[in-house]
Amino acid sequence: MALSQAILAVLSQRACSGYDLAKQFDGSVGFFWNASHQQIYRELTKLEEQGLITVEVIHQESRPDKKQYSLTIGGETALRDWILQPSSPAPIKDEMLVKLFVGHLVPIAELQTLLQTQRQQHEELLAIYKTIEQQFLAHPGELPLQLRCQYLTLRNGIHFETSWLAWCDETLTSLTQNPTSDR
Amino acid sequence: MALSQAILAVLSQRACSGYDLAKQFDGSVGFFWNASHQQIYRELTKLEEQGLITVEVIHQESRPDKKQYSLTIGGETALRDWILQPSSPAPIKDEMLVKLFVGHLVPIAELQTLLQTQRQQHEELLAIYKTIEQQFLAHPGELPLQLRCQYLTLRNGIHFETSWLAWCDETLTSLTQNPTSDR
DNA sequence: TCACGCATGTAATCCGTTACATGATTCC
DNA sequence: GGAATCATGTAACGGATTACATGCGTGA
Repeated sequence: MALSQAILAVLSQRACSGYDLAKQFDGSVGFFWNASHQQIYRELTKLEEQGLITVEVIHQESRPDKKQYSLTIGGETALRDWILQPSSPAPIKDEMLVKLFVGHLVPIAELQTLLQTQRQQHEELLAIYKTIEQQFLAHPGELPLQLRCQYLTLRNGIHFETSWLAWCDETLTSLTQNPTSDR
Repeated sequence: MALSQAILAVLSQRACSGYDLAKQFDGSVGFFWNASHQQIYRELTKLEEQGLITVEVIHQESRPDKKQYSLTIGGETALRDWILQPSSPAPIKDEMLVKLFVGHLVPIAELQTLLQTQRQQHEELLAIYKTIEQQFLAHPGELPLQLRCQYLTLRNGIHFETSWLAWCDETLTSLTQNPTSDR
């Protein structure tokens, strides 16, 4: 699976401890591939065994020591090779859609409340993405390729959340029309 | 997890065998919650143990016998209760975005090829959704609530794929501009 | 003193994937 | 004769989630 590659991807940008990685996977990369700290620590052990990363224990005053991981040449090659493999569209797994699919089983008002709550959460995500976007846009001149790649993944989130909001509105409108036509 | 609820959702619409369910989860419900036949059979056993569904063995001439599952009262109640629980936005797990995030590690032409392949696959999905949409639109008069709920989940897919295509185009354009500015 | 941030892990359970396994009928 | 469809499962493995577990330093 791609968790290992996602870790290699982060490490290709800078050497990190497990703790640092866990933070990255809760924001930035986490916006499109999330992972808990337990998963990350386990995966780091495996990747080291495979020789794709190396550890260096860093002693810190007034802080616990940390293990800093970095890519080996083999790790970087493995990452590049993986990027070049074709990938299929990510399957969607969305609880809200399962609920709406059989939404007629609950009162429409309840359905509308659920959708409104979802809408608000997606709105908050969009706001976060747009704040981060401002930091990219503040960059003087054209973005260098590495940053531009990151920016484009963020744009995907913005597109996604924007279209989700549009769908929510369309759906709420549809559920408002003739709300009791067949109950 | 929601696999059990997704199964209850399908069974709430009509009694099904494991085989029938597997087909539903490969299309229709499968567009937003997929599952393999192995998962389904395992889950059916559990749901029956919990008393949320019942089996009836149906003998068929010139076909293997089949086990037809249907919701019990308890199952329907459990489903309704689950629908009413609030749910958080589904996490995104998209390999392509991980790849693009570190896309600067491979030649831009390769990145563009990857994106074009993805674009095409999303286009095909959109075409499928639009074909199904036509069947809903052919329905005379207003759609009854149950069908409308299904239609609205399909609309979500249409919104999603459309915005994905727009993002792909934006991204391909961005990668075409100054393609060698910093390599 | 209490909560939070830094830092690392184990254990149990559950979910998901891949491979293996069988057997009848129908259509080409 | 061979492939596809109907129909059901087991087994092994790997990925993900939840809970448990520890311990220091800083700042309110």
